[in-house]
Amino acid sequence: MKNESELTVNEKPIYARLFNIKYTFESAQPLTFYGDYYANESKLNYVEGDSLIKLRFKELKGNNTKIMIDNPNSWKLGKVYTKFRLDDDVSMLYKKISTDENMERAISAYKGMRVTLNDPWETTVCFITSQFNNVKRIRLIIKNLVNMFGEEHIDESTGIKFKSFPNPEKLSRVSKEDLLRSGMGFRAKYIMDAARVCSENIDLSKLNPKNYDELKGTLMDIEGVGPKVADCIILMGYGNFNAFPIDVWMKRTLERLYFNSKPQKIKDLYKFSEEKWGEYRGFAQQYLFFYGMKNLGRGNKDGK
DNA sequence: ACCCAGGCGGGCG
DNA sequence: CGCCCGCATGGG
Repeated sequence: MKNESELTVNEKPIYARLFNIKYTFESAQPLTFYGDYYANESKLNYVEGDSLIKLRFKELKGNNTKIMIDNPNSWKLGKVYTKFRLDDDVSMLYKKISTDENMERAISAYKGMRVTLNDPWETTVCFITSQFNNVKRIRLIIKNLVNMFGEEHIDESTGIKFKSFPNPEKLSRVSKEDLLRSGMGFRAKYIMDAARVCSENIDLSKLNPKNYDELKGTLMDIEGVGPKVADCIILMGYGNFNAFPIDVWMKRTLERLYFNSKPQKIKDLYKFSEEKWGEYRGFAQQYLFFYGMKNLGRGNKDGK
């Protein structure tokens, strides 16, 4: 334990306005698929690149949160800002998407929830894994993937051992048989194609995050990446709020809240979201998704 | 036992 | 195009 005079600038806490780690984590975004969140202790450990980031949170008044990095350096400090998009003007975003009382309800219920910004390759693998799957099993498979194929590291300041996410080169060398042992199932061939394409043809880190159409086209060249998975990658791997992923939850939620539970075509829902929330629809999506998941249940009426 | 899960590719009309 | 089907796997 260091005394006060030994504290460096990097060990100063971050005071984040309109930030809530619980909602951010529980809304099932990529960092949650392999990070470890301890809700009762308000702690989160996750791997960023080849580094372990250990965070502690303290909720303050007014939906603000104090974030402390247990094993800090200036690089990690910057990465925490980037991961949780702490520079976003959330008040402005709320104003832009508060177009009706449904959204106002979702915002007030989950105030401080952020759309995290994650590594594009990890996001791609996570959302290929997500198709025709459930969150619990997605997390298990991703965890297996990291444990089986990730590179081992040791965090210098704590001595904790951890593994980083296997890169495309690594996964392209894994046999299908080994990949299946992670529980990947029929998606294994998609992961293999993604790994091959991303290690040989496309450098995901070089794509332009701003160009939605171009991004979507490039991502959909990967086998197993369709419109929905591409939108998830664009939203949570590139931070582009023009993406509005529509999965079974979103479809149900939109139909119930805005169309009197009448089935709608995906195409029409896309258009609806664009007209209603414009260039901030990705941010709106996260609130609707979480709101629907928590409050509307699976049934087709007013489920629980 | 049966149903479903943050969809996608392929095949058909 | 638009529709329909199968798909690995495990938990409720």
